[in-house]
Amino acid sequence: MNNKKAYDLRRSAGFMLGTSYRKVSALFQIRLKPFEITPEQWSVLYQIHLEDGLIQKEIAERAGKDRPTTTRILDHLEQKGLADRRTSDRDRRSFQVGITDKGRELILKTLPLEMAANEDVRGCMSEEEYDTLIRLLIRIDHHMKDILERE
Amino acid sequence: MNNKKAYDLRRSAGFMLGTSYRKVSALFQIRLKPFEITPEQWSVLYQIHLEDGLIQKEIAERAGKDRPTTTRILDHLEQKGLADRRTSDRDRRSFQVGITDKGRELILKTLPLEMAANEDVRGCMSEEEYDTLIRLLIRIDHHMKDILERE
DNA sequence: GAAATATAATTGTCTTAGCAACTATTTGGG
DNA sequence: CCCAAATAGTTGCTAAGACAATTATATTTC
Repeated sequence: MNNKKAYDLRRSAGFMLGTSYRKVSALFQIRLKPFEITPEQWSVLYQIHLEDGLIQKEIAERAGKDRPTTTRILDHLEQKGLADRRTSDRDRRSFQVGITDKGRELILKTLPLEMAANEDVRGCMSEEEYDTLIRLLIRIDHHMKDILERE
Repeated sequence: MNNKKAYDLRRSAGFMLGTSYRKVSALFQIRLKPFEITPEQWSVLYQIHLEDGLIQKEIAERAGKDRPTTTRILDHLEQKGLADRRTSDRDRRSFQVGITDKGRELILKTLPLEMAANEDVRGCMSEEEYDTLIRLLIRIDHHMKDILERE
């Protein structure tokens, strides 16, 4: 006889964020395959595309990654000739990162794929629900950032 | 002059699922540290706790992981004496996985931590918003599963 | 202005994840 | 019944992520 209180992990935000994230990311990854770039590399490159000359710390913050991860993703982007680092005169500890022509071209060709993957997500809900989802995810992001700083 | 159409990745479900997932997971991980188990190991162990004798394929499905990842997480759980594999007579290709007393004890002690992390998430929204969030995440999970099968 | 402290980036180690290739079984069609 | 195809699991490779320790440079403070 099973009289456990069945707490279902599908009611857990942390768990469901993970499972749904992995599936959305997997879809984007499949479609990015011809361009030989991963979703995470793409998101970092896109931040560089949005603003030139950011230092790695700022890129890490905007891409939601820690600094070691950002370092290594930038290594990959640089090896592929999509981004470049130049030493900053202002502060010789840091690098200013820029996108190359090849990087810019890749972003132009693949931005529609990123948008299409999100359209696929949107395909199972109303516009209003999608807006609510995004709003809640942004709120979680900020709230968790606060909690993590205090933990 | 900057006249790019600035498509903000913070409007992208895929991107925001990733950044918020990593933060929630990081919080749970910090709190699990005394128990020497990771959030991903925890979620697999919890599925085993919920139902004894599942085969790895079923655990993978329920935990939202692929089979190689499940294999390796089970390796860790077995090494720590939290789970065990026994060969199934029905089908000699597969193992039936069970939780040990030590594993059960760990789940009992740490389930409150999992719930607390979700309470922290819930802390930045109303009950109704949390319900909506979970409902949407479950829907995304199913919808993406369908799309991935057809891709 | 020198010493202590803080900050930017990197490196090493381990876990998780995706993908492809492989082994050992089981199932199904001829 | 037997061979082809499907299935369960594992292994190897690479990327991403968490964390701690290290290096180089800046900033603060005394």
